[in-house]
Amino acid sequence: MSATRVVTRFAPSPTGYMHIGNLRTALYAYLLARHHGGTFILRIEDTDRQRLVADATKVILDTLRITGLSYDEGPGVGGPHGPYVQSERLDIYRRYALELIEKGAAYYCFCAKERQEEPEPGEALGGGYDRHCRYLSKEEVEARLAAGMPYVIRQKMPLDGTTVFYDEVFGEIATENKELQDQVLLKADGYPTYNFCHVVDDYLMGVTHVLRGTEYLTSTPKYALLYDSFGWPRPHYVHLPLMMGRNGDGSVSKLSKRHGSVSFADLLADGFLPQAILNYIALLGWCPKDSQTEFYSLAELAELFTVDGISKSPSVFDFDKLLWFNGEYIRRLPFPEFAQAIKPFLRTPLPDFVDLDRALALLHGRLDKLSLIDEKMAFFVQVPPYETALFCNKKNKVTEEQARGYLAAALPVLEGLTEWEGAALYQAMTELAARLDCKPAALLWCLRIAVSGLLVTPGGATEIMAVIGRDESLLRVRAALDKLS
RNA sequence: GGCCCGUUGGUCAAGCGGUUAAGACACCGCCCUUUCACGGCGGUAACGGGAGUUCGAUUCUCCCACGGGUCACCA
Repeated sequence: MSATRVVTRFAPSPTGYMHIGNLRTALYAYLLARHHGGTFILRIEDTDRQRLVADATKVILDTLRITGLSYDEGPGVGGPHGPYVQSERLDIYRRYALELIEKGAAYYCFCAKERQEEPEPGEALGGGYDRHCRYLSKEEVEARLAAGMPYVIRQKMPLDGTTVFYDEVFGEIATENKELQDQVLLKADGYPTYNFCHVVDDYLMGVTHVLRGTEYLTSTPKYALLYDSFGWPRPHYVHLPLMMGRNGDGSVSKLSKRHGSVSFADLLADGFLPQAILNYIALLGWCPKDSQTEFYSLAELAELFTVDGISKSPSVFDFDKLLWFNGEYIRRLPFPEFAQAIKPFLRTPLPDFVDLDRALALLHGRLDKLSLIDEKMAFFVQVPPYETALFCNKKNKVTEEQARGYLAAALPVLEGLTEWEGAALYQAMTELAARLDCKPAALLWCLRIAVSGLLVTPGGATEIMAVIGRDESLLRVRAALDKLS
């Protein structure tokens, strides 16, 4: 497919849950690598010791396993460029940071952290760090190091000129170097910043294509400069349009925790299928050549995936559409798999008279989310309280009076049935309708209300009766007759 | 606020100088039907504004407006 080797990586921070935007980045990186027969790497970026969350790495691994985004190198599977966890590579970063100082592309900074504080919300930025230590003499630096003063290492940005880089999605982007701050590469605690270690790792691990959200677009010149300083070839940059969420006030912003259930785990718990989620987010920011919308496998997606199908503009996450995809995928599931998948969501114990498989078969085609199963199943367990007015049906011109008549006529027929099964029930009832000289639909309508207590049900009267069985059905019809008297 | 990026129906989006401006979700209608759903058919709905370039701009350029992102010893 491509003459050049393609190596991509997914490099999340174990700082909480796997967000859906993050998952999409992983998906695209995976697809690009697979499309070209390349390598997909997983790297854990745990250099922020404050934000570290205990089980977050497990969440990441679980997510990749569940979604089938298998990686060729990374924690657990190893590879030629390990370790793949940044906290285990500290000596490497220090070595390269020192190399940069030697090359005159970085410098020690002994200034207090307060010298460059985050600007107050709403306040215009003053200008950041004033580069005080950039101009320290070699002797001053030596003296302070010898005195054991704490320090950070900063990148020395060009003071004038322009840095240009090429992005595969956005094209050429030029930045005035005077806009770039002397960012910290190595923190006082000895850990590197993302700004530094991701560059070192990407180079060392042979990453050829860097995929990430556009929130990194404005800082990419700094990374490109880092590559240049080392004399390394820059990777291909592929910046992905952001996934947006709607805020309470109707505005949109970067999808994050405040928009509700947008973590992969939350979606699973809410009854979404992994493949449906993947299918939906694949299309948020990317479109295949022929605008195909449904994909049957990751392999099929990988075959179609190309960078030129990635869009530039941010997209709003639409739960309704995800829901539709989910329904599609649920319906597509072979019944045994559906029955298996629905299990964890069946929380209400079912009475003996309910034939579970038959009930599930009825529900299979009518669920958008697995978590809806209990709610849809409830009337099988127990008839909800209902008004006799439910029996009235305009289209079939049924009155309560007629309903009583129909049910009274149906009861003995049902009681006399030897075979309690859908087709037999249906046949018996249509025959009865002919005898009563009424439309089958009218009779079946009344029967359906009687055995369900609901206006809208999954399946018709005879199907429901087949599910709940003879005794319960007769019980419900008699109860309905009482109600109507 | 500076800088960067974006702007096709409510949403996701195709389009890459000449089209009746695709398709999907949602919505509406009809059909199918043992209610609903599924399925089938059909419908409503879009190129932010203004200048250029051109025989011709949704497509190219510029300006404006709007939206978003970013300015950390977070990633």
